[in-house]
Amino acid sequence: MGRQPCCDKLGVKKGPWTAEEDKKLVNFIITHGHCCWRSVPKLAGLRRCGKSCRLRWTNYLRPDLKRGLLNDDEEQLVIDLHARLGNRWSKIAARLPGRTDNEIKNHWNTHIKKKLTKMGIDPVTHEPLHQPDTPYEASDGAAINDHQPKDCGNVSSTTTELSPLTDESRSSSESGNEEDPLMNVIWSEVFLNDLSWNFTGLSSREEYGELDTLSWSLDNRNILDDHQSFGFGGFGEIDFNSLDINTTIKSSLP
DNA sequence: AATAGCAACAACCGCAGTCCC
DNA sequence: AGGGACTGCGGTTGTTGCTAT
Repeated sequence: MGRQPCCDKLGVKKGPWTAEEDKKLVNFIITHGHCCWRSVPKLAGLRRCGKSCRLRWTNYLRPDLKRGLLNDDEEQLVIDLHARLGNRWSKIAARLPGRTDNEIKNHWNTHIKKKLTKMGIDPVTHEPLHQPDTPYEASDGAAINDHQPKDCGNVSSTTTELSPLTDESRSSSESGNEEDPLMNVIWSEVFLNDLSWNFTGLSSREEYGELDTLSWSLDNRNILDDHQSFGFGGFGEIDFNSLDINTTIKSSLP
């Protein structure tokens, strides 16, 4: 007897999540938690497989997630950790509060890999690619010494401990991270139990279209402020590592 | 203005590890 | 001890937006 598929392939929706699905999932998890991902979609009224729900929650909907690009501190830490741990993205992510393995993996593949290659460093081994005739130019224009130390410390000589970002570095690193306006909307909708939520019937990107246009900028502060004015202040001050999710969320309610 | 190419990232897939009966 | 169920992880793909031509 073969193993049961993780979900019934028939009738299971795939592809981008809609705002309504997000809301259902968030609603369900804050109410019931996620005892068993396999049963979450059924109980939450979603036509998704449990795996997809788990991924959506951990990579996008979790309230303790930071949004936006990794800043320099975080990027540096990722490089350091990658030099020691290799492609163990979940282990690396565990050292960066508010970041997911998927996010870090994506950032590595799209940004850091190129950056290191450009600097003449093999992104896999963290060793110099070859001995150049002339020093490499770093992306910021600084010349890189062509005799890089063997260890990844070549890239970072500052961060040597396998520890999460300190509060100091974290707070300084958060300067470039705005809260996701969309997430604020979803969460505020969930908390306020606003029945006017109605995105049904639109394709996902279109669904989020208007919200997507709220690109990362200081202007978005107006929107965030609006939500805060409704009594929803976000999760910035909550330590999700030490608190039960249900307790935390409920206690953060106005 | 149109479109081809590229970059970014969300999501899927398959496998491995762990748990539990 | 063995096998099924479930979760988590890492690699890969698909879609969308942006930029250059």
